[in-house]
Amino acid sequence: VARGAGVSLATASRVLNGSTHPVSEKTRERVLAAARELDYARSGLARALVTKQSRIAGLIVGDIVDPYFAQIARGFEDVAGRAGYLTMLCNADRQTTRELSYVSVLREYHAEGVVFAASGAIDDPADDELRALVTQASAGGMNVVSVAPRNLAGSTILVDNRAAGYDVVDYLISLGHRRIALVAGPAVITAGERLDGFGAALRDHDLEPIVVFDGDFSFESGQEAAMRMLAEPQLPDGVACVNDASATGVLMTLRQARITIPKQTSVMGIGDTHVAGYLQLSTVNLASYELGAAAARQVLSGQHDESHVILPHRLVPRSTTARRSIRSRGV
Amino acid sequence: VARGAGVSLATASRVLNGSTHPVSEKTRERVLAAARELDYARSGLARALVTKQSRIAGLIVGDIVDPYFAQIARGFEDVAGRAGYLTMLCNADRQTTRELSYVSVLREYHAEGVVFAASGAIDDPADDELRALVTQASAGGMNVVSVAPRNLAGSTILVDNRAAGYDVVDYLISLGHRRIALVAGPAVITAGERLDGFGAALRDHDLEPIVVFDGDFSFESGQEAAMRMLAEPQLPDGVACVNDASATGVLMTLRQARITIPKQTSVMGIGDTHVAGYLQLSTVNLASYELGAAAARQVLSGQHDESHVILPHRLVPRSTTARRSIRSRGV
DNA sequence: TTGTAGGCGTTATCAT
DNA sequence: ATGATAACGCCTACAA
Repeated sequence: VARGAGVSLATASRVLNGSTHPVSEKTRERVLAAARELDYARSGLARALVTKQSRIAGLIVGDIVDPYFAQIARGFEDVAGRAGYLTMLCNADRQTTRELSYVSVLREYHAEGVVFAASGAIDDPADDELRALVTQASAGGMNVVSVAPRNLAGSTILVDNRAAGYDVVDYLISLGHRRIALVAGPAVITAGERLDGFGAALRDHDLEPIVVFDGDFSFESGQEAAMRMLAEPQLPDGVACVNDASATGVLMTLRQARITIPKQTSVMGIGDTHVAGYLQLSTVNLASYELGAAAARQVLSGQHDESHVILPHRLVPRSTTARRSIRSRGV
Repeated sequence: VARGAGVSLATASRVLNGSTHPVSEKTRERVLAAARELDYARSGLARALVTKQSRIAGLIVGDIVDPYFAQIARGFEDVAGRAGYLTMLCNADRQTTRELSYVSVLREYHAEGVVFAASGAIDDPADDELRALVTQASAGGMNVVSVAPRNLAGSTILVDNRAAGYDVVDYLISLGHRRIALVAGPAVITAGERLDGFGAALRDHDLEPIVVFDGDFSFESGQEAAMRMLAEPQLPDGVACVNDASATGVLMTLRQARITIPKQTSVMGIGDTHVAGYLQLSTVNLASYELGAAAARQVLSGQHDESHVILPHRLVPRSTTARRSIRSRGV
């Protein structure tokens, strides 16, 4: 390329990249000029092929539209991008088979790392296959890190979902609430852990949930749960939801039914996504941005260790929770 | 690779990819077996190098956390991913210089296409430089498509932001509102166009905005605007915001100040992001998912045309707007 | 300081 | 039906 332009040859390589190899000012100038002339762009592909450093990293999320994943993605891309890495965005939609194919493609492109941001499904038949593939990929030099509970090779950077759940219900109880309803999530590990946490806090106070509604992390499932609550003769004192979106669903539909939150019942979510801030929803902050950023740092480090770190979470009390007062029961 | 394993040579290539070239069952078996043995993974990089088809596409957004961009990303990745393409996520944060470097990197990786999802800044000094680089990249075979107003080479897939703005205010007026306040956005083209639309609708009815507040697309800027409104002796009949987040800001702080929406004043946003649905915010749907999907199709098509298509938008009246009634003026 | 040569993993062309 | 061989664009010794 630049060889024909200038007069020198593959020495051009030395100047076009930061080689420590000595090169005279003159030739450097000539090469640079020629490169500009032909608007030369070096090929990351070819370079990757020979250096074994693709500077490509994959990020597999459930759904980038979910603010939780978006935050992780943002954190990840911020540090990866700054380091000159390209991040491959993959929406797996909670389907392990899709993750499977993404990992394959990532491997074809010699991605230096993959991070799994989505929680694993409970009792997933394809899980063994994924685990095998990931182990293989890992052995092949790919740095794999999970930022959600998965049974995969590689390091993990997690948040204590069970403790987060515990804190929610514990807080509700500390507010004087006793009749607590739970809104569950889909059949993925994180949702299960949060629900476990809810239950553990309840048990520690010799309580039981008055009811646990099905859910799937969606706003709509929150709405539905709220509908069910409204059909009962008596409202719960407080309702703990596995995530902010579903909490928003119950919050909005309860309000729509003229229930005063938090006066009549307290509502909490988990995640501290933007909406939570908008709605003044009490929740627990899960450091999702930091999860992504830390994952990127781990990938960039090149360390193939099996490290496991837990990032702190933090209860964020806002305006959808209040101390229990003497209040009218029932709708 | 598989050559040493089996006994044949680069004929292995023919079986490892869907070659039309005939190959006997026997050898095919042998190659496949050997490949499995060494858990062979073909190299997309090397393939890209020779075929000139990287199957890599770049998506440059402002901020993936913004639901508007997240939707676009989702649409894009859905179709690109299905077609076996890898999508490179780039957060430019409204900084043209960052877009610049992303385009460079994308070029290094022989990305087959780039899509610019973020609107261009008004009077951006780095714009010329970007335009030059993009033209160069385009000439170099990269398919560039913009899904927001930019002065770049390549095709565009847009939504009529001005019309969207027009529709908002027109709807407000049709509801009987006359004293209309506007919340502006940052110095980017889309925000300007939407504001223009607001103004045009007003003018068409011989009206003027009673006030236009500064803003930057953020929830906080909406809050601030609402604060200002509350400081005035009289509230507007309706307020039109350039996007949902800022509309949410005014909605929530007005409500917090015990203003009944939509009874006392109507509030509208633009975008129809998830929050809008949650809050029953009246807005206009911008088909952002489809924007991303269409962009991906354009990139995959390989067509290097300078096509320009406009996707339809749609007014979505919800519960933050109502016909003007005889109501108490002033706070 | 600069040039030569080999190879990274593929595909494509041409023989066999 | 299968085997050589030449690129693709780059890096890295090693030689000059």
